[in-house]
Amino acid sequence: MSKPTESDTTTGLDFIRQIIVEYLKDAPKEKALVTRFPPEPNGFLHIGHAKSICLNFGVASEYGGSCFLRFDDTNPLKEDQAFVDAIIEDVHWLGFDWEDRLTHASDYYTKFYECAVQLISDNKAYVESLSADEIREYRGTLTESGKNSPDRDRSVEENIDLFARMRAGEFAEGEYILRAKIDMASPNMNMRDPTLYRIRKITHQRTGDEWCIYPMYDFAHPISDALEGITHSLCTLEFEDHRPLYDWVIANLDVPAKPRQIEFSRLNLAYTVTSKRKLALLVNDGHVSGWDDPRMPTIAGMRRRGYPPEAIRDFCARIGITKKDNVIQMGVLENSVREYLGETALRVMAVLRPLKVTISNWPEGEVELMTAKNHPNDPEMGERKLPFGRTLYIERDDFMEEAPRKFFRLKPDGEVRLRYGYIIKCEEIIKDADGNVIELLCTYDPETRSGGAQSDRKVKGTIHWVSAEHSVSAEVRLYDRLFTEPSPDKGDDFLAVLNPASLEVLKGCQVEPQLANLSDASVQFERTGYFVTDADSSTSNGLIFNRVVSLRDSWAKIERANTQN
RNA sequence: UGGGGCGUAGCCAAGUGGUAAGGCAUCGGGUUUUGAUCCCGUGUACCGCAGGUUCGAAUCCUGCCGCCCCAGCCA
Repeated sequence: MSKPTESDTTTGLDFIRQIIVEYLKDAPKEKALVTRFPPEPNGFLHIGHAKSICLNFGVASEYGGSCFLRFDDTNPLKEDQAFVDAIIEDVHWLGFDWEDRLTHASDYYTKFYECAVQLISDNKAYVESLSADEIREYRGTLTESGKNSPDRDRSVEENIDLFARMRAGEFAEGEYILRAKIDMASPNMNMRDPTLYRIRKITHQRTGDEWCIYPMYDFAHPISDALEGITHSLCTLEFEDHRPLYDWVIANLDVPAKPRQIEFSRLNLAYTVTSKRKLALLVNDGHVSGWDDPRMPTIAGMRRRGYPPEAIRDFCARIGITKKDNVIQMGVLENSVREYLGETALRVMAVLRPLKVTISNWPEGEVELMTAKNHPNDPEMGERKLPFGRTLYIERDDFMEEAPRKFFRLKPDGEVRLRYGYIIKCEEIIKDADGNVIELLCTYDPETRSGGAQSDRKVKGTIHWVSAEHSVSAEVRLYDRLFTEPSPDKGDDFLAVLNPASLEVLKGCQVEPQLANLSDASVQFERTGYFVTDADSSTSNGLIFNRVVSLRDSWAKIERANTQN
């Protein structure tokens, strides 16, 4: 994060912060910055919204300003209180506070109505009776200008009357709309007498049946901004063409402020989609378990997946703010997650694909307690005791009967260090009738107890383990990218490139005992990755973990190189 | 044959006329009882292309090329 207020330079800041610094240069007190994050409650927030939230709330706090959380609820057809609740939870969880600045566009419905009447009175808006199809025809095309509607010259008195009757519910949906009178020949389609109000005989989630006419975004948004004293109205690039209309509304109305709209490019994440429509389709068609499925790029999904809010904020700070089209690689997000969790997550041991190991020279029934650090680089996080016995589980991948060069784990007649335990040697392999390895018979070297006399005896590898007698069984869910293509939006059917292997469920995993009662914080399964207990985890379902993200794995690279040669 | 934007290394991104920051990724190496972390090192970026102005241009001018957005009574 930058530390701008006392700096008189704009070097290194993104272009929006540069504009703000310039704006604040003289009389910063009088011109105090005000921003807003204006979601429409028609779906869950996703990583792209996180970028906007971090920008709007971030910039406000950096420059001593304030930020509104405003629900842009102008279309009751698509909106729902459940989404409002989810959005509030998500923004809060991300770490931002709007104090008393939680508003709704619907708070201003009366004001919008008065503004519309003002425009009509000023002969700058008129009631249209053409059908939607006719309006489309009259609008012209990208290359041909439109033509004026026959209703454009309706008298002010008649417009006033008609609009009042629209509001009174005298007409059916689609019978009339209110349009701004601007310029049907404008090369900017948004200026060809845009719709200001339409009739919708639907109950609104907040205003009930008080209204049957609802304002369009282009009308409601600039007025809402002005009423809240927004100084910088930050939005994404697709609204750039709307700015002349935004300015027109402000200029032609008697409103208390003149906000400035600035556009930046929206976030695209590789191998995922960030469009509420498409995310809703994934949910509604059952391709995922819900808006909070851990594979979803929604804030709720990432929360359930175990991404810490700090990591998401760090990610948003790293990707920057520009007007360029961009596709951010997943690795950047994962790096932010690993970086935060690497410092903060408790280390524990868990075996995902258990292979039984019997220590043949270990006394039957004897249990020793080994001391393990909760974090290798942070002594303040303390230690814990791990039971070690005759029968253990190790990771199936940590044994290879025919090991390639540079395989530093267990192999026939080979030695390996058990993390925080003893060095063991593989003496015998037990197989089932099909030739699958089902158990290893090993011996341990009593001198090599972790912390003991010969504990610094070097062996190539160290692997994790759990005591079979003490470990707890768990389900582990491994996640992969939801799509197989870097840009699922590119083709004509994004559902066709869904990754069929985006979820892998592992049952019968064996985890160290203390994991049975874990908080909701993510932990590191040593050598495997970061994990968090899933919401499905309960006494009846048993223990369930989500893999947040794997650890970086340079062995995987070596393996890949080996198989390619 | 309309309008609005954008083009700096694989992906992001500084740079605002003085001779190309940083991050992620990659590839080497060191430390390590996590093949993790950490630490070092690693890039010929024709600064979209072509001209021009200038002692000097990624930065200014001109022309081209490429990509994105706009014809909802969605936001």
